[in-house]
Amino acid sequence: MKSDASIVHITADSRSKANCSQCSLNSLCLPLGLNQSEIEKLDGLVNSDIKLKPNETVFEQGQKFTKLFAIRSGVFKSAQIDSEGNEKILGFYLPGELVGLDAIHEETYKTNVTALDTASVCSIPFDNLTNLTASIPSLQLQLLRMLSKEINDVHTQILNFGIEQRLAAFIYTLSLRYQERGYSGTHINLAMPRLDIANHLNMAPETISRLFKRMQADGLININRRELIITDMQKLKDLAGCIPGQE
Amino acid sequence: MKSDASIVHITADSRSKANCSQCSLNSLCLPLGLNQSEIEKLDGLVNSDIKLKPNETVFEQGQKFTKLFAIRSGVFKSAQIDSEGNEKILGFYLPGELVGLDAIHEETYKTNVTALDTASVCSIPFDNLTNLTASIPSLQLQLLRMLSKEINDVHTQILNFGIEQRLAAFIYTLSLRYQERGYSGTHINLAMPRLDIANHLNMAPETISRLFKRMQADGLININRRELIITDMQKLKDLAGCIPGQE
DNA sequence: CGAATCATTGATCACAGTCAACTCTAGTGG
DNA sequence: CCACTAGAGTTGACTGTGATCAATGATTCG
Repeated sequence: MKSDASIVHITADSRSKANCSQCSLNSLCLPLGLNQSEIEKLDGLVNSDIKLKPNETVFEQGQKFTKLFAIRSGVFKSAQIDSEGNEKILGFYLPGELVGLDAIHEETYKTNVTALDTASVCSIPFDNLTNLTASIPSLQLQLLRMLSKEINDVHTQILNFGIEQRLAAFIYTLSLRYQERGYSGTHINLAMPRLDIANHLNMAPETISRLFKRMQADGLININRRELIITDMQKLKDLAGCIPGQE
Repeated sequence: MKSDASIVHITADSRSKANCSQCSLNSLCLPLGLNQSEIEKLDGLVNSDIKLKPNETVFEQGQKFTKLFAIRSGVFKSAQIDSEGNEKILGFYLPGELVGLDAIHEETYKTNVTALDTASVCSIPFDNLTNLTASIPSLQLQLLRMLSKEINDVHTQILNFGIEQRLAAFIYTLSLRYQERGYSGTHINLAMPRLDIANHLNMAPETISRLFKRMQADGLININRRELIITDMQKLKDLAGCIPGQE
């Protein structure tokens, strides 16, 4: 809505340690690795602070693609509706992550991206962004990296066979992502209902319940409704099995 | 499908073959949309015609990423080995497709890419490529599109629930990809054994057999070992359910 | 030809989905 | 403040689907 001074994730002088204060370090952040003047250029084309209420969409499947969106606060789900009207949840997005990358290919948003709670995003016009990347090599590289990471992430989802492994991997990667962003990696408030988790992992919500129960009995986690506490990260990781990028 | 060359085929004159001698037409092709002199620059950094025998790898999981590879001939599988040594096949690649995109993020190849039969690829040093994309906007865009498409493709894999749907979708998309490349979309010689298909689709090879049998009984296909003939494309598509990018 | 690999077919069984009932919590309004 | 409701989550009993085990059939290659 407005373009005030400090945008995407960066206030210039707090960059010192990590390059990207807002989404605190990590390789997911677009402005990572840029210098001050480059960041200002990037800021110039970002429209920050679009507020969303629970259940509002950032964009919808089939709309023409013009902008990427960076999540500032809140949690989002990304879902596709098939020919029979069934919703399939492809993933969840946390603050600092970029949505809309899968829309570049055909210039059409491929999913509905919906806020799970009150949230805010900033928009980045794609044309302007690609103009800018042409003159800032490290920005181009970072954008490519983020697309590449998205491929990796989806691959990771595919890797897990058993239901327990799938759920464990889901929780574990969620924990990692929160940690990377400076939140607690052990005390997590699940933003999404069981039904959404079940949908995303291709399981019945009842199964989720039973698995949570078992994992709690095994001392891995402590869960009460949406409040999740990871009590044994190592065991959880082992159970999750194949997580990429580690070791 | 091809009748609307609108989206990707930017300023399409008669360039399909002309532009991309290596991998013949289609929107997956890197040099698409370039002019003659730009193509020459791109050619300058491509090391073409690396031959591979069946079972040889293009690169292996864990190796340092330096190059992308474009498939010239043959079929490849991309697989990840987990901590217990199990192989999981993430996808198959046909001529004209680009492999290694998921390695950009951490500058490490994340999978083993293996030739299923005798095959050939060309290598594209990534650093040189990104240097070039900075001065050729349409090349940059095309690269981003290809990454974005890969995200879409992987999403598509996740979408299908039932086993029959999964297998149908697998065959159907395979058919589409062959078609796009000028091969027959109905007469397909499967390059991979049942075991690989089963692995990739998370099913038992016996189940694949039974499903093929059923689909044949239903008049969708005709299959004998590796020889697959699609006899009712529409029904197959319907069965496959949610395929993106169509309609 | 036999050996080896790949594919098919049949019989059995376990795991996870479905159905149904119940509990808990938050929100509403008298 | 309590009663009531609606929605989410949990629990239990049952069932069906697809994996597993085991044997047979087809194809290629030395």
